[in-house]
Amino acid sequence: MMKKVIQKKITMMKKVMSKSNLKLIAVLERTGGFASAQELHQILRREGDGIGLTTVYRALQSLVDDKIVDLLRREDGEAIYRLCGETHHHHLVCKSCGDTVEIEGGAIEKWAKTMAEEFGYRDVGHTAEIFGLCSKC
Amino acid sequence: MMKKVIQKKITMMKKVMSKSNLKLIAVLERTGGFASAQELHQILRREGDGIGLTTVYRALQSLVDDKIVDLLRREDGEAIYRLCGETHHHHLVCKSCGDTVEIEGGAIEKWAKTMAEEFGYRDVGHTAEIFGLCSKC
DNA sequence: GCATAAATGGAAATGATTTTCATTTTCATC
DNA sequence: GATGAAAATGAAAATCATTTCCATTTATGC
Repeated sequence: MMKKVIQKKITMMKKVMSKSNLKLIAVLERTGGFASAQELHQILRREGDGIGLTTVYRALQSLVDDKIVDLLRREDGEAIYRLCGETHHHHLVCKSCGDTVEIEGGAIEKWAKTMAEEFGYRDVGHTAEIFGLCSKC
Repeated sequence: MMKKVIQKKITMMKKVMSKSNLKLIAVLERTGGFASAQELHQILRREGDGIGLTTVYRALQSLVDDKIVDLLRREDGEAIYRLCGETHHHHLVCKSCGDTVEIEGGAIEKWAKTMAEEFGYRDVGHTAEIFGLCSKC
């Protein structure tokens, strides 16, 4: 089932999504966590969808542009994608099993803002992730 | 001139560095900020050094392993390297000119620790960088 | 129906990074 | 100084994610 947020965004933008975009959203929703373009492509293929890798990349790109999915990087530099939640948040990721917890980063927002001001930087964004071993691993 | 920190580390480890490692440290020191392996290779070549790209990658890898250089990622996923400072710190990076400021992240350390505890994660590390436009850009 | 634009996918191109492997250098020991 | 093992080096090939090209298919307005 489609998240309300996403639904709202789709409506707001009055932009019809291509089939591929919708498929990608569906998979990302089903899987929950982060996944790379290659992985998403494999999942779809495994399910019998003949979608092309090119299309997967294109769809993900457009979803990122529309702020519908988050893009971040694995340690090896590979891009990984995830549906955006309602609010800006950060992640606590298990480096063994990949399990992810969404966490609040109020302290980070403040820190980023303060630092940017102090050094005269404008238009700032930030990344902050925590990696460790979850209780199961 | 070689930073004291680095000198100390080299001594502490009682490990002789290969020429390439030293060359890379020297360039990183001279350039100051972050640079990719490809860029570092070009710089060395431009200066008449016939060092091979493979060696550059190997040297950087070993310096990262020894905690002498930091490795992080540009937005496109390319790896960029920089000499580690004395203490654990974070960066404020200009997304236009690449200018970098080292900043303290006391708030971040605390945040990471709290979150890890709350969700039962052990052995955690974290990344936190701020990207924006510096005053010149 | 028809024309035009958008979407799609396969293959080739790109670009960073890693691997392979043969050669060279270093260095301790004779 | 000669020698042999281990470490360092680099060119070329292999890998792998990502992008580009381009021809084909599909959706849409008229």
